[in-house]
Order: sequence, then structure tokens, then C-alpha cells
Amino acid sequence: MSPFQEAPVTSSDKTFIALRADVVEGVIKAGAKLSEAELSTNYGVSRAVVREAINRLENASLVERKANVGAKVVTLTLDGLIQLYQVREALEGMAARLAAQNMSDDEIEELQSLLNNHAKQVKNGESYYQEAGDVDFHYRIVLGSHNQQLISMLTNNIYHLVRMYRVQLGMAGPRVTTAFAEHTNIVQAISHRDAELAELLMRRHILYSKNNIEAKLRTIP
Amino acid sequence: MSPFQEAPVTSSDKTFIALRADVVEGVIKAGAKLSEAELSTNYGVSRAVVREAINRLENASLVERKANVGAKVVTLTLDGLIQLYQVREALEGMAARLAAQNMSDDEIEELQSLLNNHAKQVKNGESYYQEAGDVDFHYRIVLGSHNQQLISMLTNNIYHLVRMYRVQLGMAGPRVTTAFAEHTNIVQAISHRDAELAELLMRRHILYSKNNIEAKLRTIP
DNA sequence: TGAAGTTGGATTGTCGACAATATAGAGAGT
DNA sequence: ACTCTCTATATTGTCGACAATCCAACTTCA
Repeated sequence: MSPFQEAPVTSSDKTFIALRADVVEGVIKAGAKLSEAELSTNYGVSRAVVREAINRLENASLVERKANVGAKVVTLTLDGLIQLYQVREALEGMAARLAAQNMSDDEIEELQSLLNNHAKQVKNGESYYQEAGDVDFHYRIVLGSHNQQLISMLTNNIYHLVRMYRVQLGMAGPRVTTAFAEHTNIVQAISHRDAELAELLMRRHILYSKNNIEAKLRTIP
Repeated sequence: MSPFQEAPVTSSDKTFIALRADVVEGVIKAGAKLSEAELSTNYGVSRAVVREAINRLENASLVERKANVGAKVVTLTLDGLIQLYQVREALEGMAARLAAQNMSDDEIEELQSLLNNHAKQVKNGESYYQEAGDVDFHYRIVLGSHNQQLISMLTNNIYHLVRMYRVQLGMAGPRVTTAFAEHTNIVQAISHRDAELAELLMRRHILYSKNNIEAKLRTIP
């Protein structure tokens, strides 16, 4: 289905995931201070596991910590969004390149059928699932790179921050059908094993997406 | 001087840095198990701070942890090295592109003079400082990107892992003068504010470096 | 009035003890 | 001899208490 980490086993894992969700979804507001004691009672665990969860969030760039002072949820800025998308462009571009080289024929076929499902949804105007579909699409390609380092960086860190921006600054917008066309071209490049083109198209796709969001944001804050 | 993090203030910071150094330099061998109790006595701190240090090392991809089992130092493989350099190519390529756009004239001038010093050293055959010089060069450009996300990923994670491979598999090799020529071209592109070319040259530079190391390694393990 | 120094309260950092889990080895059965 | 089960032990996960640090409010002095 969707981006799944390994199943959480330890209490610390669950707390980390719950806390991350609350930060990403805005239940805990951007810029808010994270009190260890307060979170400890809220999640019903000891301060030690809260601390561990906060540490992990720090590495994911979702909170900032200062020694002897505490941790704050990051603040969302236009500049931060741009920098994030620059990194994303570099990493996902490479992912597309590697996917064109390394994906198995089966994986490519699944990617194709995923795209076909999206095509139906676009025709039916089911805009809700468009977001999930977009995530799925990018996720498949990242996995297809078969590069663990790359997969880890994108799925553990960058995607959560991207989602935090999307959710809290209310992205959804048009760009559905045009993005779908771009997806189609990328898959075509991959299935032709054209690594160079796959990277180029993916980078442009993300760049367009950035420009689109950026334009919307400049009108608000 | 050299890549410096923020000064370590807390006991946990110091332990993390000491432990990381021991892992990178091979004092603790690749693949070895990390016993929390043992490290606790060795570094003279409580298990809690050792655990925090290990967690941070995990995010830096220097150790792998399994719940209820423990942490092991990563094992160094050819495949791991290749994947690492693929990520490095993507990120540093983007860094060079952004550096060409964002570096101040002063920063570029400092980069130039750094290169001049290297030129002298290369002529004198001081091969030792070549490594430090190379690190310095790349570090400056990464900082010049003015992209915090990018800077953090490279300096906190990737560079330490790269160094671990270099140290433990005994890199040094020739490629000194030829690498210097590549550096020169990159700086030229940056000072011309040619972002496209700067990225291209940096990516090729890292790709060559990867191929060089890879060729050496294939003869050994 | 304003600036520097001081103190109290609250928050984070560190510690040792206890609980939960995995793994190696012994033992039983075939 | 081999496999399976079960137990013992060592290691990690979690907890509550104590120590160190920061910050704000208050006092003191020019």
C-alpha cells in the first residue's frame, strides 16, 4: 500500500511515530515548544522515551533542539520550503536515474498499472486520492532505486517534512492533470531504461511542483 | 580550518563525538557489536548517554540497531560504497549548483586562495595534506550552497561515512594532480556563476573518484 | 530611572535500578 | 545423531529520582 516503515515494536517507536504524526499534522503547532514532562504525561510514557523520540525528530529536521534549553517544532518558512525542494530535486532525480537502471521488469509493470489506476481517478475527478496517488508514485520510484541510503533519507526524513508543509500550508491546488502527464513521461523513460532522461524529467517535475507551491505561498505570508 | 560542528557542551555530545571517531577510525572494528554496558565503563558515563550516542550514530548510518538485540557497526561493502557515492554525487552536484548561485564574492575569493595553497603543496609533493585539502575544498562549496538541509546531510552524515571507507580501506592513491585540475575547473565555473556547469563538473569529479576507488577495491575483497 | 548582580523556580541532563526480551545451551524425546 | 522444547543468563528497554543548567523576576546600587 503506502509508505510503511518497519512495524513499531518498542514503546519508544510508538511514541516517536505518534509524536511525529502530531507534529506533521499540526496537532502540535509549528514553532511550539516541546516540554518533556508534558509530553511524558500526554503519551503515558517516561521522560526517557520522550527524549529518545524527540532526538529522532531532530534528525528528521522536524524539531530543533538546544542543549539545556529544550526542543521546538521547526517553523515553516518559504526559504525552508525552497531549500527542502532543492534537496528533494537532487535526491529524487538520482532515484529516477537509478530506478531506470535497477528496477526489475516486474516493478516497472506494477508502476505502469499504478499509473493506469490514477488515470481512471483523474477522469472521475476524484481529487482526494490524487495526493495519496502522488505519494505512492514517488515512493515506488525511490524504492526502485535499490539504494538503501537514498531510500532512507527520503522516506525517513524528507517526505515527512514535505508533508508537514503540504498539510499546514494547505496545498492541494490544481496541477492534478498536468502532474499526471509528467508522471506518465517519467514512467516511459524508466521503462525505456533511459536513465538520463528519467532523471531530467523527475527533476523538472519537482521543480515545477516547487514553483507552483512557491507562487501560491508568496500571495499569503 | 576544518569541518567543525558546534562545540560539544553536554556529556552526551562528547561521548557521541568520541564514539563516532572510534568507529570511523576503526578503533572499534566494522561489524563489531556495541555493548552498552561495555561502552558505558569505557567512556565513563552512564548507559543513558551511551544509548543516546548510539542513536545518533544510527541516524548517521554508522551503526545499525535492532530492537531488543543491540547495535552493530556497519560493515563496509563495495555495494555500500557505490550507493554512498551515488548519493554524494546527487547532493554535492546540487551543492555546486547552488554555490555558483549563492556564494558571495568574498567566499569565492577565499575558495580561490585555498586552491592556490593546494597548488603549491601539489608542486612540493606534500601528499599528506592533500587529503585534508580535498576535504576543505568540498566543505567550502557545500557551505557555499547556503542550504542548511544540504549542509547538515553532508557534514553530519555522509562525510563521516565517506571518511570511514577511506580510512579503513586505505585510500590515498594517486589522482592527486588530476583531482586538482578538476577542482580548478569547478572553481572557475562557480566564479563565472555558471551553475549548470558547476553541477556537471562536480558530479563528474565525484563519479571519477568513485570509479577510481571502485577499481582499487575490486582487486582486494 | 536604569543597569548590573542575585536568587528562586522550572526544565533539561545524568544516573542507577528494575522490567522485558532475545539468545545460547542443556535436556528430553525420537 | 538430530530436532525440538525449555530454561538460565545476559542484554536491552523503561522508569523515577537526583544533579546541573538556564531564565525570569527581584533586589541593589549608581
